[in-house]
Amino acid sequence: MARAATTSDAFNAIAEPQRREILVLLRGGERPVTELARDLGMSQPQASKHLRVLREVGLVRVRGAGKQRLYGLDARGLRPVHEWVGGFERFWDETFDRLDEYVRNLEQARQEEPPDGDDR
Amino acid sequence: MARAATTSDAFNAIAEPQRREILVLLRGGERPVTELARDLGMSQPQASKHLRVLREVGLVRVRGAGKQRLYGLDARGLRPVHEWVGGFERFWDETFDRLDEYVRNLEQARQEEPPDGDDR
DNA sequence: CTTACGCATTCCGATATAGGCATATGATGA
DNA sequence: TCATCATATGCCTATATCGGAATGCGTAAG
Repeated sequence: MARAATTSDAFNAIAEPQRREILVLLRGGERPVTELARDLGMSQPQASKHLRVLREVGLVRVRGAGKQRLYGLDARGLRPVHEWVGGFERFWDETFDRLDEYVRNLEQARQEEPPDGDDR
Repeated sequence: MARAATTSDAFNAIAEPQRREILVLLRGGERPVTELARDLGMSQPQASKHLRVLREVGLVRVRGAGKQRLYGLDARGLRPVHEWVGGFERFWDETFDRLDEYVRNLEQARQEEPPDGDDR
């Protein structure tokens, strides 16, 4: 097979640094493509392509305003991401204490019984 | 140029569904590679490769235990992700009200002054 | 030392980008 | 209708995976 499609969900959409920058800019309000491209130092076609990905996963919305197309943030798609990552919150600080403890117990168990009793 | 490297940061690491599954499994404690591969229905080499990526971005840690290598979660790298996404929290519900309001103001402004004063 | 087991790595092929460039499309205005 | 501005798309190249299959390597056991 091949590589997985990155265009399919919010996780992949925000994996791209430039797309993250676009989203951050859009927090300040709607913006036309050219302005986004200029502010982020990328070409207009690139901006359009990134915006297309963001639109396909539902993170931005477009609105025609005369000749321009104003892109606006739709952050609802970020909520599942936030929740998924949040599921690890209690491990951020705890992880290493638990690991150390685990290791310590294991070492101790090995010292007590002669080199034989292997777990599993 | 080419595609951005996915191996470089946590955002890219968790963009892969299988890697997310690995992380979820590891919340339950340390696990050897073969067990992860079996539980997730993937080949052992694939599991090793995903684990390598996760290790390179610092989301998992390895520990040799006899013939086995136990992988454990190190969720600290997820914290920046959580914080970045959290920066959009106040837009999750607000976005569309603001948009509607914005549009309404714009329409109104256009009706008041004759077709001329265009912003920007 | 040889075998067996667990895991990592390498080689390979297919594919999906990211980016640049040129161009098509759409809407606006003369 | 034609020219112009703002965007979107198509084409092309280089690259970076993801996945599979085979193999290398380290540790433990006979």
